[in-house]
Amino acid sequence: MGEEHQQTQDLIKETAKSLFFKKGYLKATTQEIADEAGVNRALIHYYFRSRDQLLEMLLDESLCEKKERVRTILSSDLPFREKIALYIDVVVDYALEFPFLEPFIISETARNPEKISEFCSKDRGKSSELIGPQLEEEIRKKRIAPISPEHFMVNLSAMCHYPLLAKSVLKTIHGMTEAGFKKFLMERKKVIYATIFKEEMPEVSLNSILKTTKKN
Amino acid sequence: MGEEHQQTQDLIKETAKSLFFKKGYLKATTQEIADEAGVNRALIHYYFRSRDQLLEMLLDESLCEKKERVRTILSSDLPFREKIALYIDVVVDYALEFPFLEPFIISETARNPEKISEFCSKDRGKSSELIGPQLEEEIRKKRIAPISPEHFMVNLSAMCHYPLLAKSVLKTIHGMTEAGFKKFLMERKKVIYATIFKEEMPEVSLNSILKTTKKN
Amino acid sequence: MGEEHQQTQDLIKETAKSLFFKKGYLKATTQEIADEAGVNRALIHYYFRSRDQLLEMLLDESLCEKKERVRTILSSDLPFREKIALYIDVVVDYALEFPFLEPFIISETARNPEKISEFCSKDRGKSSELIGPQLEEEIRKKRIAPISPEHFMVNLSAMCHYPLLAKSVLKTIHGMTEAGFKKFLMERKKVIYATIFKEEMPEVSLNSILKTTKKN
Amino acid sequence: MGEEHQQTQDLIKETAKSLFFKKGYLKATTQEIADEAGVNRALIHYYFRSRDQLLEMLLDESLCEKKERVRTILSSDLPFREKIALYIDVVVDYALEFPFLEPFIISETARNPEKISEFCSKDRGKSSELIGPQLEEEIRKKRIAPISPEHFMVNLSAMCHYPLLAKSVLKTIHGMTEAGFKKFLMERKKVIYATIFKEEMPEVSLNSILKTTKKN
DNA sequence: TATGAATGAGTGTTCATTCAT
DNA sequence: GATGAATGAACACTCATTCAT
Repeated sequence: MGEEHQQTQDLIKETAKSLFFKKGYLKATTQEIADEAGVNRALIHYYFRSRDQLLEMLLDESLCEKKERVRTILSSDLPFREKIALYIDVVVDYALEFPFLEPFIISETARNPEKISEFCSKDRGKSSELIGPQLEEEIRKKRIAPISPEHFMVNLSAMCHYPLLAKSVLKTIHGMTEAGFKKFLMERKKVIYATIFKEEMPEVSLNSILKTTKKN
Repeated sequence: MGEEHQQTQDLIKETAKSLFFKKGYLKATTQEIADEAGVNRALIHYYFRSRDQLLEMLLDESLCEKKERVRTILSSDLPFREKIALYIDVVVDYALEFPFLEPFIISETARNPEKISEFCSKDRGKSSELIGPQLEEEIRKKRIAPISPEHFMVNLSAMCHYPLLAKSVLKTIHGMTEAGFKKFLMERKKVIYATIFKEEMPEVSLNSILKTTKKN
Repeated sequence: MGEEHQQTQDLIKETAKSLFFKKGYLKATTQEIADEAGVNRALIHYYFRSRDQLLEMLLDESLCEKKERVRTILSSDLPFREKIALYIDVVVDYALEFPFLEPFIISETARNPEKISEFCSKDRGKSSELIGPQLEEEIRKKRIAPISPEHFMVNLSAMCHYPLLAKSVLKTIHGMTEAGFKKFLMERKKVIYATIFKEEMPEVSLNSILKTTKKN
Repeated sequence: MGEEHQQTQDLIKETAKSLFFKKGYLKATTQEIADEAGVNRALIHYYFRSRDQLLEMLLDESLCEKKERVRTILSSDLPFREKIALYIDVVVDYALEFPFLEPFIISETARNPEKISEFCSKDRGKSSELIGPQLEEEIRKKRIAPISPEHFMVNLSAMCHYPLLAKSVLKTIHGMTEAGFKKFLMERKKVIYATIFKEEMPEVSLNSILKTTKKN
């Protein structure tokens, strides 16, 4: 019985998520969401009470999922470079799927700094703290140039997110096709790694986290 | 008489520019712009026909100015590393002044890829082409790890722009004060340079472009 | 089976009646009625077809009941002054129970004078006609100042209903507590009688109607 | 220049006032007000920001005006009976003009007792206090039966207001025409006076307040 | 008998825009 | 050159109502 309920509700959620975070149509109207989902506009209010609450729920879910993925990697027992390689892999892939999630939070918090708690409250550990000890170790061993964990993470984050945000501009400037851009993005994973470590990126997969034992 | 005309028009432009690109209030209403400028709402339409055309004009001018600055540097006779140092300096400073210009273009072009020509049409040379030869030379001399000009410029751009966009989030996550964030940003200029070149950033100033002779 | 049917239907009716005429929440939503009654919103339409029809039915029943009570008194064999004393007693008590019934009809019929027939159709005798002969007799005997039956009944009705309608305003203006207002209302029964007859109100009860024989 | 402004604003105000307090259409929509006034719906918000603020302003103005009229009479130097005669005259006339003002406040305050301060705050003197001393004097002189000032004023108020509220019902019950009802109302002024004082109402006019000297 | 899902019409409100002056 | 008045189109949201089960 509640089956249809869940089905339609999920349909609306996925549609809105797609409009908001995939297509970047952050101003999407309830009407547009409804049309895209093929349902009546009032149904959105029936399930989510208001456009704002729908948006908030979507943000909440998406952010939690992303943070969970990142945390799993950074707090694992993997050696530093594998960790970073995995981080790049996961973050770029996530940004590829939802290229407008990050910029949305950014522009939202820029304008309403008081809302930032909503987005960051569920954070249980700063990524800079999670990689701090290992980064120091690397620096001490002279395997990487001295850099603070904060700057390190910002560099990483910037190089992962930015090109996806600027997709259209980059495609136009460099005359890329859609396929060309995809290729460019895939190259980037290695480029980012190389820019940071001055060496080739190792092959890693998420599975390695599970079978890993402390090697570092 | 035409004097007042120009004066009021400029006032509106500067006010809107500030609201849009400095304060990030992209949804600013014609009423709000008018109030902030202390003029009548209808005047905005009198001078710029529509809110959209005002916005477009502002974008055009801001982008042209920024691109001109960058082009001046990249097409100068400076040695490669000084060029890049200057580029970082200018771009970070510009982003500091108008932190919402770049993200605005990004979200706008993402939604209306057809509008991109408007923003890029006046571009006479891609930055990647401008630094291409010198970058190749650096790579050949093994002074930098192999990288395509496109990836090089995207890295540079990303590391310059991203932290400013994410200002609020970064401040919150790392518990920074406004002063602390300012310091962090100033550090970044050197960090970016160091991340790319693995050496300290030289002292350069825009003036050096004018008095420079080929040293490289 | 039909039992539950009747039970639920009555539950909805009583709930709505309370919301509408006791609590004065005339704008009560179908949802609110349903919530208050602890049933599904659609049930209201199942039993009463529409919100309007439910409201109409409630009005009809409430008015009929009230009119029946009044008619019983006025068409009884009681002497005039006892009749009026009983009338005051019953009407004030009824207004105490459903303080919003009367004002609702007033504002409703003001807007839709055509609907008035619905509310009055079942009236078999005007109250002014019922007391007419006895009033004339009183006047003839100079026991009351000359007045038409219509004005007499309007005066009576007004003095009975008005203070209950204006409850909040009166409480505020005269700084009464809830208890003080109750006391004020009880006093009113006697005040009204005294204002009309210039003598103290006799002790009467509804029972007296049944056991009464023509004393007048 | 501001002429048109004031004209249209007044037009809207008068139209709304008429719909609300004359025709008793308390639920009147912004659309309906606009249609009735022959203006655009948005203009109502242009002038009054919101429907609520328009309504509040109307209430404020109407109540102040009415209270001022009443206060002028009750605090004058007129002898008691002339005062009351004038009061009846003015209140009935006002109720004739805006028959739904009083019931509106009543139903509004009944539902939201916290709002009562809005309606009653501007009251500088209770009417019961204003007539208190004179009423006592009358009672002492045995010219009127003992009654508290509160009950006296409530009786007065009730008999003045009620018949207008119940207009439609009364017209129907007694089969009156519009003209007949008007006549009935005019009679009421004298009836109310006679009910209270057991004597004929004197001829008084508002002007008498001005030329009056203390006669009492 | 009873209900969750879904809808259409309507609400107040905002805003960019135009018009008359 | 500049403005107050006025408008139309859109928006989020609510509600009584219907439908399929």
